[in-house]
Amino acid sequence: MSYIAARRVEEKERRRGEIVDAAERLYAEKGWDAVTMDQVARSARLSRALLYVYFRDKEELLFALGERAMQLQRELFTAAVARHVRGVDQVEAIGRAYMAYAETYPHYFDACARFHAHSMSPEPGSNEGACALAGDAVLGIVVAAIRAGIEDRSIRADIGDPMLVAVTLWAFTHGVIQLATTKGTELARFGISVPEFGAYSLQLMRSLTAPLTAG
Amino acid sequence: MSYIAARRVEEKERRRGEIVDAAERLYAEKGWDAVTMDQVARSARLSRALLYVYFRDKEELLFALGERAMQLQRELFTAAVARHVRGVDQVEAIGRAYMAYAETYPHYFDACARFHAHSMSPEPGSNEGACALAGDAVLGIVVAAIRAGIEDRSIRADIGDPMLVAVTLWAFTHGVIQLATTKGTELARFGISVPEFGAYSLQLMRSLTAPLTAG
DNA sequence: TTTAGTTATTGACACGGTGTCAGTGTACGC
DNA sequence: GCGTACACTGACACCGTGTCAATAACTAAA
Repeated sequence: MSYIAARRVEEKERRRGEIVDAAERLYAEKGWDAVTMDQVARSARLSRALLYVYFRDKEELLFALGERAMQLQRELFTAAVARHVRGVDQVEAIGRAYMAYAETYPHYFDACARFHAHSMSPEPGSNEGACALAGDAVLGIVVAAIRAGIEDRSIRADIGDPMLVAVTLWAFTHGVIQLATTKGTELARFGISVPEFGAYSLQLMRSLTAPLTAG
Repeated sequence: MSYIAARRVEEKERRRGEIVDAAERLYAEKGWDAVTMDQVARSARLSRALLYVYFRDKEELLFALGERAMQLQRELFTAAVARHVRGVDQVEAIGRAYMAYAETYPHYFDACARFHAHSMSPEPGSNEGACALAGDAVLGIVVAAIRAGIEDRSIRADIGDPMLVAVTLWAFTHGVIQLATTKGTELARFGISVPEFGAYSLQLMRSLTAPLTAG
């Protein structure tokens, strides 16, 4: 009675995961806009209509993917932070991790970008909410690193409110990656390679946070 | 014979402009995705099919709007630069102008963002090409301002290749504006107001380019 | 002025995608 | 065995895009 219901829930969750898996495969393959619900259904070997039992609409499915993306991001950033002691280094490590993430999982980055470029309409129960929450957690890591940096004097104390700094650096890095991924070949026309661009922006970010004594 | 053909060309151009006008009105009103070709046709008082004589598809129409957006951007940036003599001030003025632009013409900013977040497939004759060209011109203004700043010593000389700097600052400002426009209310939850965010990022940008002597 | 040819314009269509719903199976609880 | 609740599906309605053959409007030559 009880465990049978539990199994049902479990199976439902597994099925849900399979759907997201299928969607992710297709996403990585051809980009979100080109993915149709029919393809997802086929790939997950169920009928299209059933998708709408698990996800209200295509956007909701995207948000489910977004949550995954943010989850991984959080893990990677946490790991990146753990590898360093000084705040500046942690911040830089996060930037580096973000770039590596975007290169390794372009579709995840795309999902994040889509989420960030979307004004919210917060229905608490939805995937969108979970997505936002995960996003907050990631931002929290950045804030913590900045706080640590100010504390250990590797980041100048007068840089401002850590949250404000975090958001700004976030926008910065995100903008850089977005430009690099979509306009990589165009940049090459100007004699700028993508790695060079990334390295430069990291360097700039570092010089931004450095106290007057350090280079 | 000749002038009659000229009139035709002229009328065709005017009609084209009317279509873009209509599209722009709707764009500003409800966002690009919600705009249908049918609505544009109605608003321009012609049949939907005729739109496809003037524009290959909806995207092509978007690029036509993008060209307009970039055109205006170029004018505003040029004017902003003209109001200052020192390079740093010119760069900051551009940043400020970009923010004002995004606030005054959100749909133009959106069009630019869509363009920049789109990998190119350059068919020379198309609107996409014109759009890219206009974009290059705008970037050129930034590069010139940075060059001027290095020359007049208001920007530190070792900042790097002006083009690289320009692209990076561009990505930065773009990222900031995008975040501010789409996540403005979310930011408020963290106690960050949009103007504050903008002012801070401008300040940061300035400190980035400043030579060691200045604050 | 008629006619032939070119250009502008349209209605109607095919296609593809989304979201919905009544209805069919299927396994569990009795 | 039986009914209820659940997983699941086929078929539908709707909407938006892009195309095309057909028509209207206009121009140039007779």
